[in-house]
Amino acid sequence: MTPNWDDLRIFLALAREGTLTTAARTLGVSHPTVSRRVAVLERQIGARLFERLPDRFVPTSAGEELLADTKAMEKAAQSIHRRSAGLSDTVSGTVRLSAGEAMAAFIARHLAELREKLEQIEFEVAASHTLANLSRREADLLIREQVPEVGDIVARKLGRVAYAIYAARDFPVGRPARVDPVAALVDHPWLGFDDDHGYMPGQQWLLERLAGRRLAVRGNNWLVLHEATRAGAGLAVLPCFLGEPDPALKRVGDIIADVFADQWLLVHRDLRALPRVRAVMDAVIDLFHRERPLLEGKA
Amino acid sequence: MTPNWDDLRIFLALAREGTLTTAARTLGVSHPTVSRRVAVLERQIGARLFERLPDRFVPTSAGEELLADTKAMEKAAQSIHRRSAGLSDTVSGTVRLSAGEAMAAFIARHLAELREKLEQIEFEVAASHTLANLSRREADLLIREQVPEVGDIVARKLGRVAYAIYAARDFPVGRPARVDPVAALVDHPWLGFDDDHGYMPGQQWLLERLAGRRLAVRGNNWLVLHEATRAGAGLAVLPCFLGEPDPALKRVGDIIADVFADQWLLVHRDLRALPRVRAVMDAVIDLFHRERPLLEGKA
DNA sequence: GGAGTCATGTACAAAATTGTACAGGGACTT
DNA sequence: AAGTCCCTGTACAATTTTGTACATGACTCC
Repeated sequence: MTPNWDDLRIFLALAREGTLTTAARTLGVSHPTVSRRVAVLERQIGARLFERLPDRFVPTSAGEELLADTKAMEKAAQSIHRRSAGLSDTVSGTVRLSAGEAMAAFIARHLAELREKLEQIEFEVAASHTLANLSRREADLLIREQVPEVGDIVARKLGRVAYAIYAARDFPVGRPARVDPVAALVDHPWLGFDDDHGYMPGQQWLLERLAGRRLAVRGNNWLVLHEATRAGAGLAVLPCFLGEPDPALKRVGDIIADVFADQWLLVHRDLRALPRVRAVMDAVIDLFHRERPLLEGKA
Repeated sequence: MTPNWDDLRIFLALAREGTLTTAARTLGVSHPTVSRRVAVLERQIGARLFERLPDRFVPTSAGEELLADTKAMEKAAQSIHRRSAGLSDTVSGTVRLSAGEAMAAFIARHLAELREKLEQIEFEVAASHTLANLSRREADLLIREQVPEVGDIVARKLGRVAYAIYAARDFPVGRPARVDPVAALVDHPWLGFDDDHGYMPGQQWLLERLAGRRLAVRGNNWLVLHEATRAGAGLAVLPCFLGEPDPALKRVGDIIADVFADQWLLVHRDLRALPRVRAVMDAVIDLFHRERPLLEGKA
């Protein structure tokens, strides 16, 4: 059975350092791990690679014999490392990303780290809801909550956004019931979307529970609602990635199980192969993966 | 952070095979594993190495660029593989191993596999109890139950041997009590050691519980007791590695918690560095490790 | 001779990786 | 157009690996 190549890397480090403890430090693992990995390699190779003295490891003649080839592997690995540093230089150009305004804000918040990772790419982030800008090449990537039935658009699911009720931190609000969190709070002022945006997540859910009561404030996008909530204008259903990290807000009750929005990354089939577009796709996918607890309201 | 060298081995296999499924088969792992390992590598390298088509993986130009170096690593790894096959050729000569007669039988039972693994070594296995043959170079390795306080002898613990009561398979015997397994069986004939070997494991334990009753058969070594038990002469306390694998015997009750014997591998300090001695030591240590369930009566 | 330091070895808990099972998509055949 | 096969992706259970904590031994210093 082929030895694990990485055990050879451990072997080389131990040969160089002479002790489990220093080799472990160099490798960034624990000393028992180095010991086990070398033992496994010796078993697989069927030869003793080190003389175990009480205070150090010394390569045996067998170990010495394998060192030359292991160093050759290291040389090749170092070449791969150098080449991969240069690979990012081929990923350059401008990438236009369009998302709803709340999601665009979320992306914008992470632009610094995206730019640090993809230094040769120039980002354009636009807040928009339409598909028009994809087919007319106004945007390279879209983040949307629905997947259009358009043949030449490829969709990749990014994750799910959870929603909850939020209020300003000093807004006086009692403890909502778990079963119907709005019922105990209907007398408070509520913020929501206007009639043209009744399709927005949480809007119908909220209206059903308000049972005919009018919204205190109506807006046409999340950021308006967000700012109004921060200003103490009332309660609002907001996406968790907006509400949770905002120290000026507090969450009122649990995540709303019935309100969520799947996020999809849309790209034109022809653009997908472009290195810079793919790099941004990967970075966004990674971002959603890492921020999943926040997006789902479980941070 | 340095990529795991073994991920590069996975990368190479996928580049060659073209699909996760066939690469997985070649590597002897599952297809999700190949997928994950390549994804980790791509994240670490910061570049896409494969174009993911619906039915296959195709290396990107970046992937192609790294293939040459990865193949160089493979070449070096193959050289290590060839050299390690030849390493066993340097381990040759005669190794004399001395153990108690039961343990010598145990070792002898595994000589075939030891010889297969260490083809250039000639084994001499002797049944003996004394230390004299170590200092007078009559034996290279000893397996003993005590560690002598002799400065130039190095001891390595091999493991623990458990003991239980055994009878011939058709020997009529009831169900022994758990607390005192001998109590319900004292009327049966019992086999044990003679007075000169009162120190043998289990002997004093047995005599205490027989409360003055005489042993039906007394012998001076385990093999005698073993054979007598097989012949239906009576019940005996035997080491599990003798009793368990013998289809002619049955165990009567559980392992005896109070009766056990630690086995130590003894070697003269000067001999320990000899490749052939060390190779046999390692093989014996490995044997005890693999046979531990049997030795402890838990097979 | 005792204390302190540094090393390895080992047991067990924690973390990470892998395998299994299944879903979904695409290509091919009928 | 429907069915089949093969592939990848994903969730979760199972397995393996790693890290932590501690014991023990060797060496050095006082």
